[in-house]
Amino acid sequence: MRLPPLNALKAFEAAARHEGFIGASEELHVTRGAISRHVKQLEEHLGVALFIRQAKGVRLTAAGRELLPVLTAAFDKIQGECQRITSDAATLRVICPPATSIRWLIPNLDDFRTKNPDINVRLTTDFHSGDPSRTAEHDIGFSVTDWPGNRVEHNVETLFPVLLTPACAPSLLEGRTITSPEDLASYKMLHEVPSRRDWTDWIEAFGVDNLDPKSGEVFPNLDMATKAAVMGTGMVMADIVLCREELETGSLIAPLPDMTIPSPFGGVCILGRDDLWDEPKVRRFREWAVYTAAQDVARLEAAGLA
Amino acid sequence: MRLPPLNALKAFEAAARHEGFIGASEELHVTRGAISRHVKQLEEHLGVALFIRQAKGVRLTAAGRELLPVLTAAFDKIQGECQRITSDAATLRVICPPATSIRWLIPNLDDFRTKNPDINVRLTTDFHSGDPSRTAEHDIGFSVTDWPGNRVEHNVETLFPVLLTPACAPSLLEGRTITSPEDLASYKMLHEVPSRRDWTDWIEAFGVDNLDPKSGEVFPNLDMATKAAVMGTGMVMADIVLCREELETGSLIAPLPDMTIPSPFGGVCILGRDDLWDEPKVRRFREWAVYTAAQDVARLEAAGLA
DNA sequence: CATCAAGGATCAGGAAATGTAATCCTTAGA
DNA sequence: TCTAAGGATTACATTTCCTGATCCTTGATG
Repeated sequence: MRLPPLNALKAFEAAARHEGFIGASEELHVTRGAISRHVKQLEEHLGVALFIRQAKGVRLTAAGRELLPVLTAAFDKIQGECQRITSDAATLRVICPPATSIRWLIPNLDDFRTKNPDINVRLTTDFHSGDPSRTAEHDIGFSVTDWPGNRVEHNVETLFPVLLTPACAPSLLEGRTITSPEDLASYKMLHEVPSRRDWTDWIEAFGVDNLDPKSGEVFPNLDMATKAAVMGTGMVMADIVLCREELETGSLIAPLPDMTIPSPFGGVCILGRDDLWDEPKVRRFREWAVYTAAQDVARLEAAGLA
Repeated sequence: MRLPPLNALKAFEAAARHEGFIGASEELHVTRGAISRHVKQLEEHLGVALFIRQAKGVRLTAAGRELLPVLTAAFDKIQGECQRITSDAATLRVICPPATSIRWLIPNLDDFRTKNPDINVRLTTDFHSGDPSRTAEHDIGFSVTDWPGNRVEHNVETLFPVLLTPACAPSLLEGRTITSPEDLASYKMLHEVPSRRDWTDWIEAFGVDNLDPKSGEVFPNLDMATKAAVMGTGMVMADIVLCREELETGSLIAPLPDMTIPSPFGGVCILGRDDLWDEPKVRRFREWAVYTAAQDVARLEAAGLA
């Protein structure tokens, strides 16, 4: 036998649950007559009476009593799964390293949420090194292009180059003139990574003799090093994008703005699994991130900082 | 969220199962376009792509792969239950005592089956004494109205009175004239029940002196006693309805057709549970049984045997 | 006992959903 | 380059479905 008309099944299920056609008609937003017809159609299809019609309302027959729980369970299962799938599709799970989170993503996320109110962003602030076991739990991740553990099997899109140049609080520059790297000798160096490669690479790139990268203080991440620099502790190797706000507001000043090096780890990028890359929610986030990053870079260029 | 359009779900389920819209369109007897539209509608409702469209056919997305088994299971459950209910509704489980079965129901059942080809009759030949635990397994039962264990809580409909009168093979009447009960003295009595109440009651009813009900042979049921009578073994206390065939064909003859008594157990009746009594299959069987029994009685009356 | 009122059945007509048939589009494979 | 498979699209036809009015039955009420 063929499956009965599904809408008739739904109408019967509601009517049986409400023990009356009026209740069902309200639940399904139709008239009594529609329910009555549906039930009749189903009864004809099955060749079995499902309700005993009485003056006041209806009562289920044995057959109806057997059918109801099966239908209710089936519809509930379907509805539950559909709900899960939809809400899943509306949730974007993002993973982003701490500094990028604090200095770029979080400040910008309100903009994304405003522009995409139907996407529910769930941010995990942690490192994402292209580890597949990690990506299974996330739809998209932020990383740097040349991170050692980075896999090429993922889709990667560069957001902005990480360009490093020394920067410090304006108070540290008062009464000083800095025109060459050698003029930085008297400043304390603030390192954002234990390897100190930020300063090492910069010193090497410009062949500075009088700076010792082993000196100075080490912070666990760029954010803390930057905050320390703002407080006047010393000279940080600032990422001109991630430190855009400080550079724009003047709480940090780059005395040698033309002397930048690309970060040894490459630029900031987003990456994700092939099968999720073109999902609407992922695509919208990607496009937003690329656009927003480009805006940031453009603003810095306009300000002569890049 | 509201339950998605059920027909769209069905179309998706078929398409996913067939891994293509053409297969689904054949299964559901519609065109590709209809499937395409349904799937699109469902995807829009859920806000999730369920298929990845490629040049050759479609592939399920992660969401689609999760949804499919839920739908398939739900539809299978529904279909299975509907099938069970329909086939159940088309099966009439009848219980009928042996003699009534062999001498009345079974010979007539072909007529019922011809007139009701959509009802699948399942006959159990056994006693039905109104025992509720028995009726749970049967839709309708045959019994006698005054059976000791008979319950009144069931619906009961009398089919025909059981009228008893002595009968024997024609050969036993050759050269004899029987005008009064006393003329039966030289015949062997055939009893259909161990209590011998058939003959006892008849002898008592007509005040016969020269007949001893304790004599003669006892059979387990009317059918065997009747067969013995046809073979010329003796005189059986024949039920004029259940022995109709023999009486009509002349293989048994009732020498005193006006001297009948009602059976001590009452007439043959059908009975059944309240909640099943008016079910179509039960009603049709009842109406057929009443009509057929009335026909039998009428034929006997026309033949002057009742 | 007449009258409600509740609740289901029914029906004509119109709206909405669904299906069709033809055509288009994309791409794997010859 | 061409072909064919298979999905997308769209205008139009058909079927289904719903509505709103009215009818019918019956338990309750004064």
